[in-house]
Formats: sequence, structure tokens, C-alpha cells
Amino acid sequence: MSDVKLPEQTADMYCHAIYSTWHIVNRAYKSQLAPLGLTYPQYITLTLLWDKDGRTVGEIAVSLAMESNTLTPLLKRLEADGYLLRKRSAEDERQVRISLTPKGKSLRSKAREITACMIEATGLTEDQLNSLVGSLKTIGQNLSPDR
Amino acid sequence: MSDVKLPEQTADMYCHAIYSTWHIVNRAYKSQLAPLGLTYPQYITLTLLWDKDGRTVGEIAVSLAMESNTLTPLLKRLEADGYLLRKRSAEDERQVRISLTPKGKSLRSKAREITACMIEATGLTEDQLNSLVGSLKTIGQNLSPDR
DNA sequence: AGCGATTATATCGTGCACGATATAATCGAG
DNA sequence: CTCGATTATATCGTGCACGATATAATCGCT
Repeated sequence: MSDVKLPEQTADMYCHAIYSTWHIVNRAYKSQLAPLGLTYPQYITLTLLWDKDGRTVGEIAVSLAMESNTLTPLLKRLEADGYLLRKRSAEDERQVRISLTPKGKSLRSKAREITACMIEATGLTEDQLNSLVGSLKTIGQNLSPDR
Repeated sequence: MSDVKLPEQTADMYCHAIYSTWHIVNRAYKSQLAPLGLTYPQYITLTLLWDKDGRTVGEIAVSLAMESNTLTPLLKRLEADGYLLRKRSAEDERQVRISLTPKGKSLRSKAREITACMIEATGLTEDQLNSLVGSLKTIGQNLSPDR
């Protein structure tokens, strides 16, 4: 990124920045997660479940701005690796509820260590990070098709 | 994004925000680019070439924080669609220089129209956008393995 | 109660993304 | 000047991402 000559239009510029910064962040996480056999999408999915277990596929999809067609195979891989269980909901048979196994829950402490260094690495202050997240959330809300 | 309950750790939070906001931005662009038969990675690649033609594969890879193994097939598709040419450099036969065809250059004006609405859609001021891009670039620099 | 519309998840095909590896061109130490 | 090291691009395999579509469950209108 350091020597990138940004294109003239601001719209391209911020999209370009989100796009290429994401690649760099993903690679930084990957070097930490690869030893655990996790990808970042798998990791962030587990993070949501550590925060609140028993979510439906649809709830996870909204949180990650993903579609079921991406999430279903990802969740199947995590199930195959023993981190979680997929079970049709009793109240509504269309829904599938995801619950962590003990193996899935146990990863949480390891992940905490891994994650700890990611803030420092940014070189940003907490205020700058909060502002960054706020701007990203605003963009996400305004570009979402619903509403 | 609007009803996302962000996980406890700030590192997860900003990565989550970049990750899921990227999906939303990508979809917003996709609805504009699909009629042209372009994906966003293809579009941003063309943008770099409109800004400066004749770049090497490696120069484009650095700008987009991508690897050659991603870029090579993408460039081959753009070549197959008649937007650009791939030619081994005369000075250094290892390098491949990318040059726009007239068809590739002609897309620029259409793309400008498409892009024009993406700033307004963010709902952010220019200062906020500049701050956002600045923070993202800082993160990119600090998380890059080189240096 | 009955059936068309909606909703939740899943399947399929294409393109992106990267680690590992291959290949060929250039560089550099002796 | 020669051969091992480095550099630029490409190939391969796996997983992510999405549009289009399928399927089955629930909803809602009459």
C-alpha cells in the first residue's frame, strides 16, 4: 500500500482502500490462524458464536453481510472439524441453529491471545479506530439495499 | 450491518467492520458493473490502467495488495474480453506489461458515470472519507510484512 | 381448511484470493 | 564468465463470495 498512487476519483479511492486494506488485514490474520487450521471467515464466525451461541444461519449471515450460499459450506466445514453443530430449529423447521461444541468453545482463549496483537499492529489510537469503525458502519448502512 | 452486535474485542471489531463493509460495497458496485460484464476486481484494475497505462503485473499486484496468482487469470479474462493486451517486456523478459486497447480505454467514461454516485451513497463528508482512507492506508502500511 | 406467496437454507456454476510450487529470466559472487 | 540465488509471472488446489435457482416450511388471505 505504501507506494500506491491512488486513482483520481474519490469513490474509487475509498473503495480501493477498503478492498486492498482488507487483503492485507486478511493476510496478517491468516499467518496467526493458519496454525489453528482456521480461515478468517471461519474465525469471525466463531467470534460471533462466542459472543452469543445458538444463532441461526440467517442471523450470522446478516452480521457478516454474507449470503447463505457462502455460509452453509463454511459452517459444514466447521462442523466437520468438530467446532460446532448444525440443527434444524424445533419451532421453525426452516431455520438451522448453530451451537458451539466444547472444542469450539475452547478455542476462544487461544483466539484471544492471537487477536491481542492486532490493535497495536494498526498503529492507530483508539479514537482513530472508533472513528474508522463508525465510518465503515455508516457506509454499510447507507449502501445496504434494504431501506 | 445496522443491527450488528459487534464482538467484545476491538481488534475483531475493526476487522469485522472492514470485512463486512467490503461485502456491502462490493455488492453495490456489482449492481452497477454487472451490466458492463465487469467484476469489481476487474474494474479497479482498469482504473489503475486509466490512471497510468503500461504497468507491469507486479506493479498492479502491489497497488491492489494481490498476488500474481490472482492477477494472472483476471488479466487473461480482461484480455479475452478485448479490454487489454499482455506482452512480455523487451528489457526484462520476466515482466509482463499490460496495455489498454481502444475498447478498454473507451470504458473509462462509462465508468466515471457509474462511479459518480458512490460518494454520495456513503453519506459521509469529504473530510470523513479522507480520514477513513488515511486510517486504512496506515493500517495497510503497518500490517504489511515488508519492513 | 386450502393454497399461493414469502421465508430459510441449500445447491450449482463462475470468479476471486492465497499458499505452495514451477519455470524461466536476470543478477552477482568468485 | 559461470553457476547458484533472486525475481517475475504462472499453475494448481482449496476455500470464499455471490447470482440464479431449488426445496421445503411457514404465513396469510379468502
